Amino acid sequence: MSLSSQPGSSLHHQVMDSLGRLIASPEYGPGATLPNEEELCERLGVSRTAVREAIKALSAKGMLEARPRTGTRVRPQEQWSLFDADVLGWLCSQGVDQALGRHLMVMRGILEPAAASLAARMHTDAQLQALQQAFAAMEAATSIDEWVVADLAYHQSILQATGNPLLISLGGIVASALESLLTVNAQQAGQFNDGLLMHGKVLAAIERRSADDAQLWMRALLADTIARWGAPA
Amino acid sequence: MSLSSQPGSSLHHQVMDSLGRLIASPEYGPGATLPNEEELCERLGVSRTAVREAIKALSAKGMLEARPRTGTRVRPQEQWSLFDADVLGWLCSQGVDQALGRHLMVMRGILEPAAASLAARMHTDAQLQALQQAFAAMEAATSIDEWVVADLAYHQSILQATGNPLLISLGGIVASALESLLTVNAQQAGQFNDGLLMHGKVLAAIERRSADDAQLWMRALLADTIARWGAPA
DNA sequence: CGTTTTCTTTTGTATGATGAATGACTCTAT
DNA sequence: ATAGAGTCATTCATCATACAAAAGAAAACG
Repeated sequence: MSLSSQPGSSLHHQVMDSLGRLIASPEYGPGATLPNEEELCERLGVSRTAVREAIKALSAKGMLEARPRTGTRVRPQEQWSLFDADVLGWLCSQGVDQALGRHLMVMRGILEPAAASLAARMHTDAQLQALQQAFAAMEAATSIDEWVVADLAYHQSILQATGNPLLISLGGIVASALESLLTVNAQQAGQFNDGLLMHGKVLAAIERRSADDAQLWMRALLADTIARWGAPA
Repeated sequence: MSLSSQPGSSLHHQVMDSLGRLIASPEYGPGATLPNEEELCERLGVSRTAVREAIKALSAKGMLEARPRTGTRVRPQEQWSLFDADVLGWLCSQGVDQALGRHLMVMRGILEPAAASLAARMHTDAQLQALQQAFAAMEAATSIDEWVVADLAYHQSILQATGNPLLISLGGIVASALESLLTVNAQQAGQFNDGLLMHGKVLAAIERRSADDAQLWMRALLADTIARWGAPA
């Protein structure tokens, strides 16, 4: 329980991050009660103000519930804002819960093919252009880092092309959470652009507004991705 | 900008609710800056502590960003935690943005058939039992209110049966947001259980673990739902 | 005119005091 | 001994105040 003191920025933000990470860790099961404010202040070496604001932020994310006399307790996970970037980050950062990765991949398998189908039907010229540009960046990638960045941009562009802000937000969160889980596993370089072919197929289908093809190729792409890191299905 | 003082509970929670509703309203576009803390205190008649904690909570939901000297400004909507129950509630509560309803329905159209398919494959005995019970409650419903409650429970049971906590959380949020939008539209009673047949079909498909049938019937069910309130597609 | 310095506004952090809620305890009466 | 009522202590909630730090704006300076 120490402040990560990095650049997160403000103090209460650092406290929130520390506590968030702590709460998401397996040692703090649901229903566990946090130390009282005074003790948290001592342990973290900050004022009650900072601790309090951090607790308010975590409460806003559904992770905590504070009551007088009873103390501040961890709420059951099903009530957390699981699709909050911070919450998902804390869950992913530590012990790579194998189950979480599987569940995320299932979500992606649901969302992205549907998004590709929608994008094929709904995209505007500008959105298509952005997608083509992202694909070009993938083709041009020479390092693993470049490829990861371009890959994220590609998938994000497809989401954008659906025109559905909910889908854009959600897909982006799921994808980046998965990305953060995968980079830990340090996949091999060298053949990193094997999937380029299928990315091109999806793009082509979207270009000709073929919703079904876009969906099918996206499914194939994801299946390939799963196969590439050990099929935890 | 007045406190709803009702039940929300704690003061900062009420302030958060007031500000959240305000920020979500169309008059506060992205980039707009809030009045400074002192003025907010005056207007709301509370101490700086309460205002600050409310702002911290809203920042945690991605809606605000506070900086010294610059003030506290509203972040662009795409950075909000759209799948937070509060945020979605604030968006739904006011001017029933027609677009939001459409986007939510699209999400539901993506999630629920996939959930039905998964549920057919993954459900346990206990989960199936809960689903059967929920269906029985729908059959027994005699008032519109009873039926809405039972319907929500039915769909929630299907989500539970997928065993995917992410899907459970997400589907639940989307469904309840839609429900809150629909109840405003006060759909007709009388024929409220026309959809019972299809609910039964989905259940039957899940019972015999037929993933494809479950998915197809769920699609039909949702199409019927859309048709019933004016097909905003 | 461009650069640097100073200033001023706004949020960030700390501290102390008081209020309110509520579980735990005690004390009584039966 | 037990049930109930009343008291108490602990913890969070709220308020008020003071000072620090950041960052744009304005002024001073070369």
